[in-house]
Amino acid sequence: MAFADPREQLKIIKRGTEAIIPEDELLSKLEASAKDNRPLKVKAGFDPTSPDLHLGHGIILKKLRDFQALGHEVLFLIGDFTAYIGDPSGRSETRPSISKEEIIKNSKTYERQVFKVLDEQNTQVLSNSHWLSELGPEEFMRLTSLVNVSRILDRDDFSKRYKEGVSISLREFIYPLVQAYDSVQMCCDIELGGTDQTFNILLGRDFQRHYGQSPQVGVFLPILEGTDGTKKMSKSLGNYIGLDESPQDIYGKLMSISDELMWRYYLLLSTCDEEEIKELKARHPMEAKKALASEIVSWLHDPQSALEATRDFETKFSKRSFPEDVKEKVYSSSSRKVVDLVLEVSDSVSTRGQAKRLISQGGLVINGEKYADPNSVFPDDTAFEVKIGKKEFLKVEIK
RNA sequence: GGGGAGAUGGCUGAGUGGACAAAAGCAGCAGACUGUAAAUCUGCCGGCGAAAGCCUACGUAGGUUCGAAUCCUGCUCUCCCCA
Repeated sequence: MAFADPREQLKIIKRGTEAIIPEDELLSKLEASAKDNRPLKVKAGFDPTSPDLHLGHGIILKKLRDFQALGHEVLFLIGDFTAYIGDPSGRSETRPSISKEEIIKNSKTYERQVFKVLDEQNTQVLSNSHWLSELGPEEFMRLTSLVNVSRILDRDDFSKRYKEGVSISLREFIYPLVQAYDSVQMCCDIELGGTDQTFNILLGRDFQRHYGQSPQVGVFLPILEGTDGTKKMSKSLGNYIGLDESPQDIYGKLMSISDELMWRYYLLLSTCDEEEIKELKARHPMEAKKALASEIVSWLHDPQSALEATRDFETKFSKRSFPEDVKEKVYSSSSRKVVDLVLEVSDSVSTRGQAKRLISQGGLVINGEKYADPNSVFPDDTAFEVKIGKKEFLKVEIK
């Protein structure tokens, strides 16, 4: 296929990025690619350290998708080996170690979830254990001689830990080398990552140079704040929105972010340009937020789901009535106490104490009526509508 | 290799023999208010129990004691200083 004008391409690539290092090299790579009619190899690696991908990864995937649309070759790297080492980037302490089984399991879900965003036909999925587990001590030693300790210690995350006396394991020190070596193995032209990947990605350039390759260009994307609005989005902090979540959940979670954060999300996750965002700012924040939620649900699911999620949200929260389309549960225990019902049927309540607390604080509504005593008995009926807390709506059938 | 300090609930961090299921703050949950926003206010916030209470928990394994988060010993891990 023919490539678009390199400058046009650059413009598309640049949108939403935090930095491109070095930008002029990117342009010359694009020019060379157009001239030789050869797609560029674009790498982005994710370590399978968590069971699900979220919107934070989504930003990077989205950019990869841009490259795909421009006709370049996307190499999606699953860091199944590097996950084991644990990336120290941006960390204030050592990552908890993760088992091989977990890594394998997570890798599988990653492979599935990336295609919510990427075009499956034009994506190569690779795993770095492939070459890294083959890497012998000799070669490895050669890598270590390419890097100076003081340079690694210059990094903000390490220097902070070092000064504060927080432990740094040698293993973490090694991490950047391994990631950089991946780029050599993959002969990358471009590597994408969050700004916290700066050191790792730039080290890849040094390594490639050493191995006689032309160094990759780093394309850096902003780090997305989680739904709490302050910390980096991550599963372990519980402030994430998963790519694989249901339309209702994605929509609901987006509606609950602060107005301030919404604009940040607009900038990083929507397709709106600054002009459009400016117009949206003039509207009621809730309307703008709904538009954002719809856009993202359409992106990760489809427009129809977005419509349904909107309707669902409006019924539940704007009209405060019971939605039609809710999860159905069967309750078959012999107890007629409402505590037992909640405990069994709810996904968010896991202990009896929690159930009792929630009920006595007024968080349980059955068929429109509040049940504030955990030991009260629910109506003698075969099915009813149950609302648990603010967000959980269920239809429960009694057997 | 030598010397010193330390490990407390999801996190930060008080507690140095009984009043400790463990202060305080953060996070979380529920309610009120709303735009399920933010902010604010109120309550809850180890498990089981209607309750009395019982069980589990202050790195880990033992020990001393009527009684241990608190004292002693081994072990694991972390930090600091010296080499």
